Amino acid sequence: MSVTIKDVAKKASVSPSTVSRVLADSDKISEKTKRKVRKVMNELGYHINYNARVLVQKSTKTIGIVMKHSASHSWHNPFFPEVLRGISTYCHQLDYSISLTTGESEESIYNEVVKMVNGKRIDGVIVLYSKKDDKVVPFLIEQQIPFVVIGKPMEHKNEIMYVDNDNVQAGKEATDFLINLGHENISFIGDNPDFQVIQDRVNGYKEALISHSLPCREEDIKYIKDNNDQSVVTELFSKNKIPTALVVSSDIQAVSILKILHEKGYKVPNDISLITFNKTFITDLAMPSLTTVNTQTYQLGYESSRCLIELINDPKMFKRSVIIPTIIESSDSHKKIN
Amino acid sequence: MSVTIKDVAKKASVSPSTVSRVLADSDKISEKTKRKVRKVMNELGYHINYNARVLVQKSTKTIGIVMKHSASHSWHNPFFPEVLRGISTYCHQLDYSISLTTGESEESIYNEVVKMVNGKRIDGVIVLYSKKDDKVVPFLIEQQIPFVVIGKPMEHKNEIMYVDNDNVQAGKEATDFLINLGHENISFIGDNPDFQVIQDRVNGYKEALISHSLPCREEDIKYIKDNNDQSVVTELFSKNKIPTALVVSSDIQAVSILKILHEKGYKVPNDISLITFNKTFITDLAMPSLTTVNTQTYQLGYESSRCLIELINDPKMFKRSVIIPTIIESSDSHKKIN
DNA sequence: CTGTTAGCGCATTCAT
DNA sequence: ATGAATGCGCTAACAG
Repeated sequence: MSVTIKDVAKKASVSPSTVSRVLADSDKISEKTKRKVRKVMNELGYHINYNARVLVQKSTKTIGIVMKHSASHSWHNPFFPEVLRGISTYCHQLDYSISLTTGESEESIYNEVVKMVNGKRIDGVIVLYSKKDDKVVPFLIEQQIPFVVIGKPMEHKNEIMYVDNDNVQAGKEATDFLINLGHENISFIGDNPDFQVIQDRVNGYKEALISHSLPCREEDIKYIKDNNDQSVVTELFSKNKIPTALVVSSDIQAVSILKILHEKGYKVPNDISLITFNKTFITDLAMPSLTTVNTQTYQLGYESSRCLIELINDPKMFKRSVIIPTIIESSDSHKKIN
Repeated sequence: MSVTIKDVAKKASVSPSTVSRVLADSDKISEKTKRKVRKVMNELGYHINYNARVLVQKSTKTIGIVMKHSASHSWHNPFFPEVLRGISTYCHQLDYSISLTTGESEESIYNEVVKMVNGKRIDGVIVLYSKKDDKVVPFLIEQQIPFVVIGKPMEHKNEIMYVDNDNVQAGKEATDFLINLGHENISFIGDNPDFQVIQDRVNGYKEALISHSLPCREEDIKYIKDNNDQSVVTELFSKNKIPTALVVSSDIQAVSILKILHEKGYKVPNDISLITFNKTFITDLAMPSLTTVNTQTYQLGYESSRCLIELINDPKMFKRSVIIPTIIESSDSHKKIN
């Protein structure tokens, strides 16, 4: 079969434990024997068997990533590859592997997470969403396995380490941005309000309106669960007082709204100004290019893996949370009025 | 520490091997003891330690997925989540886990693959691209580890199992589609020609032109490596004979071209017809919606994992390859002329 | 049907 | 600075 430390030991005329120590680069081994052993390793084509190491060290050097279920329409959001890029960059610096959990439904994802954790396949978990009625996070708490949530947890905030933007602030700034351009009739369109991020942005939107003494009406806030659903836009624009600006909770959604507005004969930014969240490749490809709140997705991923690995190495550490700043990036979808 | 089969065995008054057999649901164990043992497992909260099992069975029930390096601009292509969805659906049916390899550069990806394979962390690999001068595939061949490539391999075609569309045929059909609409001056725009998929589609494009006795000129074929680069479009449209139709190698690219055309004052489909490849959420969000060759990405992923797991279970199996059919989906970006 | 024994490949005492 | 012995948690070969 494979070459093991025993084979190396025999050929190098040392004991297996010496070879093991060379692997760990122990300072109790003389440079001379290290060289000798390493030479034999190369000759024999030796490679460590991580599974055996895991069994004795009880650390897998692997983290699990829990995504939304793939039936969710935001599965296609470019957020995902970008956050993954951030996570993997950091993980590979520290020699951690990534195990991906996906599934068609919340239930199947939950089962996979349980299997990962109970089967001891991972040292920790990054949860890529924060959603109400979610069973994964409570399970992770109960199992006392290190984990980090990207997004603000709906519950147990104080026992959970999370990495997030300040989405209330981001929602407020986005709305302020429009208000400062002279807009007074601003609507909000978001996707699934079950996610904390959407609620936060709505709250920021409301704060901005209120702090500028503008009316804040529930009927100006709409949620779209299906991108092909035009009814929301139709509703907003059939009132006698149509909005002059929209805050839209994601760039993909903005593109579909752009299309609906176009079909209805509204011009962006001339008739309607638009500001959106997340900066992805779509932001620039949209016509017109979208003014957006950059949430720095890559950083979100990078920091979350940093936090997680720290937590793995010191499970009793203080559960601090990290807020990644957002940046408004001005482009062509907004306009001053009056 | 954790509950082991020994603990269960002791409490159930059986031997550890009996517990192990219950885990495997061996038919050599009486239903009665199975029930007894399972009851104790529940009471103790026992969960199998996969690492220990891996060590003796030499099967990790994990497959590795090799992506393009994240610096590649196609990293953001929605192809990725979709193919992953297909892969994971099948994998989870058979209880396989997914280990993801990413990296900023080809070199770092290669190193990760080497670590995965040599460290015996995976049973097989799916390579999500096919590129020239790639080191990963030759390494996998040398290591004799089961693997499947999505896309047509550039070399060693006969020793490699791959899942792909017939991209030559797809390129031909796309071009035929435009020719049948009356177009005679058709250009091709593709991204990185280092990938086999682009070359195939170009060849299909050429075949279609030739079979209709239309001129086939190299200067009508352009490659864009940077989406913000307008020069290619400028070149194509500054000739005295501007094209009436374009074959574009991906939907993202089509959207950026749509934007450039719009800025230059060309209307799609009135002035220029467009056909593109891959059907993603972007296809419908584009203005106008894109006529596209659906390459059925989900199926590509699903079949590749099916092939891989078959190969893992029977490494000497015949290395057949699978071709996933493509489907032209007509939308609003094309028009009859004359 | 079930128990006993012997590893899988490595890290880690405890010696020397 | 190095070796010998032991065990991580599980499966499998051999008994019975």
